[in-house]
Amino acid sequence: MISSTEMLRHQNRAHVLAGLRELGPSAHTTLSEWSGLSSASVSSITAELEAEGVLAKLEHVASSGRGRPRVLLGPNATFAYVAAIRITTEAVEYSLVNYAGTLVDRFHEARPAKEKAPKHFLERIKRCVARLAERSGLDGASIQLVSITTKGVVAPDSPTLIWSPVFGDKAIDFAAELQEVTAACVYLHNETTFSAQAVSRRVHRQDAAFDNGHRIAVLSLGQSIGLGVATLKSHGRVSSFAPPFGHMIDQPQGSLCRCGSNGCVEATAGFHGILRTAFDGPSDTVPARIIPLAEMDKLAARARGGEHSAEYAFRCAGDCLGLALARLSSLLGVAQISITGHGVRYIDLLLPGINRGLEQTMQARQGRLPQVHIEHDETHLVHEGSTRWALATLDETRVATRQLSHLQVVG
Amino acid sequence: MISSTEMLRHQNRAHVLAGLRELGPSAHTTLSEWSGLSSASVSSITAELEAEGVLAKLEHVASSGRGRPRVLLGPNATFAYVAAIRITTEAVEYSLVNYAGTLVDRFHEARPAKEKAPKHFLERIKRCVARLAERSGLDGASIQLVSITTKGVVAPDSPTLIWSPVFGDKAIDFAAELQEVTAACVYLHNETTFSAQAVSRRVHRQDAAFDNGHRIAVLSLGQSIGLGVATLKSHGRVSSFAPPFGHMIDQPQGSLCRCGSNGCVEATAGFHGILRTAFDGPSDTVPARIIPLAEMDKLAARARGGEHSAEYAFRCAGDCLGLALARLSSLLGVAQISITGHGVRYIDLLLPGINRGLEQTMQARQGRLPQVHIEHDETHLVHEGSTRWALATLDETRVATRQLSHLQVVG
DNA sequence: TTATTTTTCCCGACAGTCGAGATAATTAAA
DNA sequence: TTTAATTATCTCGACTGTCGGGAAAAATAA
Repeated sequence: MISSTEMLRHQNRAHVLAGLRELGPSAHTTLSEWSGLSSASVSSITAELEAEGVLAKLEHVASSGRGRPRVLLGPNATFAYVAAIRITTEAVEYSLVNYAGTLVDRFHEARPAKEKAPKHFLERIKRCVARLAERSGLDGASIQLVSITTKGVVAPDSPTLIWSPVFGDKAIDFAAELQEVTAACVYLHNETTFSAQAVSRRVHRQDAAFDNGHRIAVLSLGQSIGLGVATLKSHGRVSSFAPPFGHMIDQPQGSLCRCGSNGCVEATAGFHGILRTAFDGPSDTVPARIIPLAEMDKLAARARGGEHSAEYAFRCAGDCLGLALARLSSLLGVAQISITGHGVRYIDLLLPGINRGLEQTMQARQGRLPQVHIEHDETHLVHEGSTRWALATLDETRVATRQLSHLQVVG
Repeated sequence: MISSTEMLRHQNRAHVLAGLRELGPSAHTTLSEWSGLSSASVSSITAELEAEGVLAKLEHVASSGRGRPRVLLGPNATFAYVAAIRITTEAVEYSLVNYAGTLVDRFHEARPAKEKAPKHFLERIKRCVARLAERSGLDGASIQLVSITTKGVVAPDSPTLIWSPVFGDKAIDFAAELQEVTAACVYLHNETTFSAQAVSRRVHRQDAAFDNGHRIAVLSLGQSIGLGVATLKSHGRVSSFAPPFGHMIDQPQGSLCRCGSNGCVEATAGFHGILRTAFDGPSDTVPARIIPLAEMDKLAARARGGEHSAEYAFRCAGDCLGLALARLSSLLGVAQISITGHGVRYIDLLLPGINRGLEQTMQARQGRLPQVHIEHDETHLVHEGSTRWALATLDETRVATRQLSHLQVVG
């Protein structure tokens, strides 16, 4: 990576855009203070971005005190759009967000119960992406970036799904497929990546003690077990990844998991795992793909009523999670663990085990026990994280570098 | 982080210095090609560095072919020095390396068998650091950086030892202590951090397939269990860290470990763990601090001879390591695992278990089984890694940024 | 209407990179 | 021995970007 003055400008453009995302619409002076750039530099950069149509002056704000009132600058909402697609086991959700970060359109489509081949699934997604643009009257080039979230294992640095609960080991290259219907850049991430980012950002804002280097893990409990780890960087930026935590080995010769291996965390602590333990099901059979929530609720009620087999199943799940989180925490040094997903409704049954596990770590002995929090709205976390990341990435990779096709450069 | 032209120059200076470290002494043109900088920029930068005394023209090399022969440029050996200190359970080793990377002096000092308080230990280290400078006739300011390696857990971004096999939870701040005898920057890392870097760099050179994003883990087997993970970045750079792998929980209510927790990996797979399993020692007693190698050798011989209890102990250790490595690999996606340390002499007894563990991962099912290699010379890896890192850090943080006290700038 | 305060813009100084051409050092051939 | 060819390095002018300081603009209080 060599450094030229051109790249210098790109970095400072990106920095100004990042400031605008972090602070919301702000004045010249605020941006200068936040970024550390001189007033003159901010002026030149914002003027340039305004000429390109990236930024727009907002209507004047009621002046607070004497002196010339500030002129707020913000992202030009119609400059570009990003699509956020969330694939869950039951449905696919499509959201369109404008450059200012406001939700413009949203709809979802249920997935057929028994769909084993990716072909029709992809066809439907392609149709829906086209529909997303049409419904808002946008032409093909307006959507600049598509951020897809899913469960399962995603290849690093390539929008390819390597393993998923529904399609198993059948790899799917979303970029190749979606290139047929859009010119946008396509990205694919495990959804917990973004839950972790969203939680991380919020914690950073509320608690100044959480800064550079702190790690937060978000655990998603449900049909499957997901986990994202976010690391805070300087200036409120955050990087994250989603290891296949649910398929880390818990017990060497344990029960068969949906992934084809034995003894995964998910095989004990996923919904199907809990059910199997409760009903003492055969350990060499692949469990049902989806367990209805109602059935889990019934089981939980019985556990709370003191029924042994049900209570035992949840206890096993909790212990398994606690141990797995302890191992994760040993390896990565996590300062906080947030738990989310449909499974949080059974958290009273799981938490004792989770705490037992965490307390066994060396970290705990040294007084650095990770805090455990509950997050009820996973959907919101994922959407927030995904769109914020999408806009930030658009800013950094295309807008700051002037690589965006439809920049209207003036003079 | 704002970008100014000043910082631009610093980055490019650092880049040129990195090229020189990567390529060895090289000519103007080679550097320009490697770095991507224009010939003019390289010229201006190298001229500057030469005037500052950082670089020096090497004696002419036998010309290969027609044309003007190349003038090789290399680090000026006497420009600065770094000290590499390796703390092991038995001794402390001191090395002095000049700016060109050549070993200038080396000696070591055994540690007294029973030393529980850090005070005298630190006093001895301070004396030896002073001695290291004296013996080579250097004044205090010549040693610019001290890189200390140890076993145990080190605080991130601060030269503080948080836990060590010898001093337990007594925290030691090396920077504060060493400031009394030297003005140099003091850094502290777990030694496996550098083993991992050294292996990673070598693999990168030999196999072009290993590039950006690939991860290598180095497992050190001995009295304790250490592990370092290195990630390859662009341009041959490498980042690494050393999680407390040996104290990750293996079995929830397992045997007591030296660290005070129960069921750590080390409590089963460290030398003391193997010995305890073989002799069926009590699980609630802290094992001996150091097991003589001769005793382990005897045990291994008996295991190879087919004796059940000995064979069982090594098998347990192997399985434990395999499982722990499988978990690590799930969470971090490791492409290669190198095993080193005194324990490699028992690798024939451990390897089957290690492989059994790794084969159970989802990665293995997908054909991405981490390769297992053996590295016999751990001392060399650590020294190589430590000094290379020290010089690179000196280049980046002090030389490139012109922060070095004794730069002799010429108009 | 005037003074005050705050924001924004403009200009010159300085620093860094790049491309192209000039210069230097050596070998091969005449 | 001389000359041409080849290759490496250095120098110069053009361009771009940042920074500081000061001037201009816009709103409010007196």
